[in-house]
Amino acid sequence: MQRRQAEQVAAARVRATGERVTPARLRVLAALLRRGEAASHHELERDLAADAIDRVTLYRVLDWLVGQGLAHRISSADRAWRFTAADRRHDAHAHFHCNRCGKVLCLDEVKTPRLPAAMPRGFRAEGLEVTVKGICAGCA
Amino acid sequence: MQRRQAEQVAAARVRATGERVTPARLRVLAALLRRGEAASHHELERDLAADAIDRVTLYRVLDWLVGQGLAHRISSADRAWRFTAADRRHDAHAHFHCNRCGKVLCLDEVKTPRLPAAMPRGFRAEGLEVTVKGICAGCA
DNA sequence: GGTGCAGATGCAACCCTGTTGCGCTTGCAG
DNA sequence: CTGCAAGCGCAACAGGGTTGCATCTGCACC
Ligand SMILES: [Mn+2]
Ligand SMILES: [Mn+2]
Ligand SMILES: [Zn+2]
Ligand SMILES: [Zn+2]
Repeated sequence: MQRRQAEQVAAARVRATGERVTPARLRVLAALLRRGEAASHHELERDLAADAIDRVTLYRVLDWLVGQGLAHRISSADRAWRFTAADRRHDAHAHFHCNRCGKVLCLDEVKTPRLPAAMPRGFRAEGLEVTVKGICAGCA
Repeated sequence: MQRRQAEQVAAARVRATGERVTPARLRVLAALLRRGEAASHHELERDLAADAIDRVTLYRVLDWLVGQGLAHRISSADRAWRFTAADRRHDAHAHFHCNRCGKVLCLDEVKTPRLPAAMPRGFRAEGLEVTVKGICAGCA
């Protein structure tokens, strides 16, 4: 998404929550919208380098965005979370995780199966994640 | 698995690798065999509390067991790895992760689908993980 | 356009999971 | 038995994320 459009969309979505509209929230959501792929905390810090936002504030803003349903948190094997703007439902498709560089992306064309009908006694299924692991184009 | 049997099986498997047979390797593998479910580093430390093993050694032994194919490493959303004795292939079935307590267990009856045939240009799929998230019996 | 205050921010210090470096110990081949 | 490569324990470190607390600010209310 273009810079200008990202800023406008971010402003509209943050306003729509009815919660406080702050520069950090606007800037972080716009940064997520500008990137297509899932971004780690570290990558976002770099994107926001000009007039940087505090490390902790960035964590808190990301939590808030996830809590508001404006962002998704994807956990990957390298123990670092990735975030995407909530343009899509991420429970309906699989995600790819590069074994080499840790990059994460949505495999929109790979659908996830439905929740398993039979669970062990007392267990309740709430969600399903399908992760394809391998080597990305950049690392091949 | 019973304590006595776990020790015997562990001894046989460690010997069979042709590598050095050390007390730490025997004790850790036996601990994994005694537990049915996936165990975190922390849980294993507690299991081995009597005459404890060094924290770093435990990490190194777990790495070694995984490298030898005697244990599987399962990564979960709480950023702590879990380990199981390699009695089963863990790429063929789904895993359950409790959203509340972090417990992980094998859903042997839930089979994973085959690797997706079509991947984005330049991407190579090597493995597939299916994770069901929800609330476990203990947390319900 | 003020004003008050809940809630957001920045900073420092912290926690958890896992690693690295290095000197000492030990399994085991010969 | 002996030598030594491999394994072990300890201390220090690293990355990713959290907590406590003082200060600042969006915005509801006037
Ligand atoms: Mn997705
Ligand atoms: Mn399994
Ligand atoms: Zn890659
Ligand atoms: Zn639970």
